[in-house]
Amino acid sequence: MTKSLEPVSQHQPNVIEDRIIYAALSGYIAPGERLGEKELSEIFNVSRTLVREAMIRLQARGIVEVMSRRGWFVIEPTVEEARDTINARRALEVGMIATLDKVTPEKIAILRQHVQAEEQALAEDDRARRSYLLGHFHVCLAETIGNPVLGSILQDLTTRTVLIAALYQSTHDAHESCAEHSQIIDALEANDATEAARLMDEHLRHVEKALNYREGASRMENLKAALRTGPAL
Amino acid sequence: MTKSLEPVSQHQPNVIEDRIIYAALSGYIAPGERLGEKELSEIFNVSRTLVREAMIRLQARGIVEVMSRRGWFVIEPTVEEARDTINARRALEVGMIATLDKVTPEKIAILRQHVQAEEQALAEDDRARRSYLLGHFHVCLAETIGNPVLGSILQDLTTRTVLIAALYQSTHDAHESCAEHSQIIDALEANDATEAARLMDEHLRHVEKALNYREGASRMENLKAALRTGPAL
DNA sequence: AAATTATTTCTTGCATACAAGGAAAAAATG
DNA sequence: CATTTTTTCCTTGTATGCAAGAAATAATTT
Repeated sequence: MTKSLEPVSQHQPNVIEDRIIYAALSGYIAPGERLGEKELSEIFNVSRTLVREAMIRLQARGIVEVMSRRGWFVIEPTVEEARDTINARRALEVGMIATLDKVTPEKIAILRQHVQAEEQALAEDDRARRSYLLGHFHVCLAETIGNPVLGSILQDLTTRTVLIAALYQSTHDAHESCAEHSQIIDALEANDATEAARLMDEHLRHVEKALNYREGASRMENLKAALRTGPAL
Repeated sequence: MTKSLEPVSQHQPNVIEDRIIYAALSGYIAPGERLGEKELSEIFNVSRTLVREAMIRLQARGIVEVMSRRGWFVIEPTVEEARDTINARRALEVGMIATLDKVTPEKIAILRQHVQAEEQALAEDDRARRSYLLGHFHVCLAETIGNPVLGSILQDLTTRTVLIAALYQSTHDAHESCAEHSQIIDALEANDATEAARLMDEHLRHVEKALNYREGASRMENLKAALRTGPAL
């Protein structure tokens, strides 16, 4: 971005956060990336104050962290934090489906439409959109068959999961993910909550299993590994 | 409080929020209560900036909300928001127990100890401590048999539930709550996750059922009801 | 030349100043 | 006296200034 955007004011209080979360879900922003207050204040054409407030909100949501007088950084979860996050998602999403009442055809339609969009992004090989949609499916599900509270919690957890997947170089196949989403909807449509819950449990286990917990623990770890040995002269 | 506290600095970054949450859980702070920036800055002996940052974090956590140029207020959830919050808790806590692996005796001991503290507060009729502990049980459970991510989500949800209970004048008996907590631990100890999940589901349904959704929708509603008719002269 | 020290630069931490707007009080008006 | 209008006060919204400290650079020393 070369030109600064319109100033962000109280009428759109969360633009900065929303943009950052969107960018993270789309893979435009990587874990460990530095988000300078001045930098962002120029991009969004506001003072550091508003940027800082946005960063504080993102920090409370577990998306960024601050290092004293060094700057704000997109989270780089440890292996343990990554596990905890995905386990929390499993508990929440499985519980959500299990404690559910009937899913109306209208809701099924919304979900199907979402998966259709996923398929389109896959067909067009639009990686950013694909990443965004695959993550956002879970938010969409929570908002559709659940409620706004569940939706907002899942927004944060999925964003973190996408960052975790980027950090630990997930090998999870996008087609597979999309197919699993579709199967979950099938089970919901058949009003088989038990099966839907089981599929969701499995799906999230796949997501975790696809993570390569060995490499890419952090930029530091990466570097260390890269410098472990010299050139073979 | 007449005397201002020690200044809060970067070494204890969350003191203000922690105190407010503690006060809410203990019933010292009611829904709708105004939390002025200046007021708090005098109490904690810091500038408005730090108070404001704390309020922004609390806002992100769904504990307070801001009305433009009027002030910060402890949330007064609507009936719908109240339902959504409790349903989210049900999904999360039931799912957490259901997707669980074995609970060690050490963890059982921690939970038993917590219930014991609840019983003591009940015996001593210490209402603030009672309220705090009954709410905190769920956080403790999430941290013990779950993980920190689950714990922090549940911290916020239970705080909101306690505020909801205050707003809608919950008639839920504290003894009953405590007994139900104990039963849940029994089931966990017996490694009967299904039963534990069922008990938790039931427990949270009781919590919701005890709410009086008619009255006390908000201070405004309360007032309106109170002024509906004049004195019988 | 290598290692150490000093300096400069850049970033956040925090306080403060002032603007914008809502609420209450005071004044004016019918 | 009741009602409207004006004014004042008070609260948050936002920008800015300066301090504290980390990192990078330059200078010095050995």
